[in-house]
Amino acid sequence: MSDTPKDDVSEDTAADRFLQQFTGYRIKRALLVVHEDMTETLVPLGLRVGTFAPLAVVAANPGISQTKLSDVLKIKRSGVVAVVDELERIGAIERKPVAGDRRTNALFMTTAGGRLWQQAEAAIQAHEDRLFTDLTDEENDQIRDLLSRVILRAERAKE
Amino acid sequence: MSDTPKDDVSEDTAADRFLQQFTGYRIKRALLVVHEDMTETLVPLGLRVGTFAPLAVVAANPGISQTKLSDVLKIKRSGVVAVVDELERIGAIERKPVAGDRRTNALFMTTAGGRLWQQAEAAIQAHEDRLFTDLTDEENDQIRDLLSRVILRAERAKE
DNA sequence: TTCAATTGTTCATTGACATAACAATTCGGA
DNA sequence: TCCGAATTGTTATGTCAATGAACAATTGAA
Repeated sequence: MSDTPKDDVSEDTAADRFLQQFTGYRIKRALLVVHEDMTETLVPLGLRVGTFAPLAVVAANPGISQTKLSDVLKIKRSGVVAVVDELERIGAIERKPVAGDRRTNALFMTTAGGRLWQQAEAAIQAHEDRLFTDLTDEENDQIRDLLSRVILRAERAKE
Repeated sequence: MSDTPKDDVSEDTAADRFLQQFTGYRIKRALLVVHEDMTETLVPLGLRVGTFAPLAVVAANPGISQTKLSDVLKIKRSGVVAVVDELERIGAIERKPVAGDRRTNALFMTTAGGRLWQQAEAAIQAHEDRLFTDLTDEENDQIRDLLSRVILRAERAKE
């Protein structure tokens, strides 16, 4: 554990330190700052935090169905509809019919969507480099590893 | 070019791994599982994820004002009102007038609130022990340290 | 063939915030 | 001392991300 810096209002940090005995609270606060910076990063591209991940998944999985996307993103199918609507409306992806199953939509990126994704990926990469710049490469690997293990553990325990 | 949706399990984990190249995404997913388990943990106590932290802060800072609470929790004063209303309604804390400043409320825990907080703290401690059981003590220190440094960095950069 | 399951969809709702306006009160400088 | 600025809590309203329930169309299986 590192030394706690106290260059701000000391009362503030005392109350804060107490709360931060809970790892979950730190995760929340970390997500807060990530979310905020990510929003600023994506606005110029016409994307939101909530559309970045779906775009990434479609980019990496051309032809994926909405139900599958729902599984991967761990959001409900009804939520996928809204997000796919939005990405289709801005011309980044499109729904295509699937031969042999008229219920299913296959999702593909448009060429404009491809360009958008390239920019978005680079922008988010830069955003992460910026946010995690205080961590060494090893520490970046560590935090990712530790988070993954927590997630895996919890998701396994759910079944 | 195939219009066939991917439907075997290995594609699932591949899509997943791709997304998780972003640390921010892992933080989000980690918070998701923490939030879920925390909710289940708090329901029997009549608390929510959103009321636990305020209760903790009032417990550790008797007489704190709502504006100060807003600073500590990094939520707006208007949000504090709702949460203090709720905690007051369930009889956990109370607003008291401050001698010398009739604008300000001083927040105190009731005796019932004290008992509730004891239970809640123990329950959340157990919840965290459970969630992070796959990590060694050292790794638990590490993840907390790394998260804090990310938060500190970002919050400093904002001013 | 018929009934159960799957897919995408709509609609209403929730949670956890934020913004903006406001009244009451306090503070600070001329 | 007085008056305008700042602070505190509050209400009302909106946003963002996600959920649950119901539904029609379609497909699969017994």
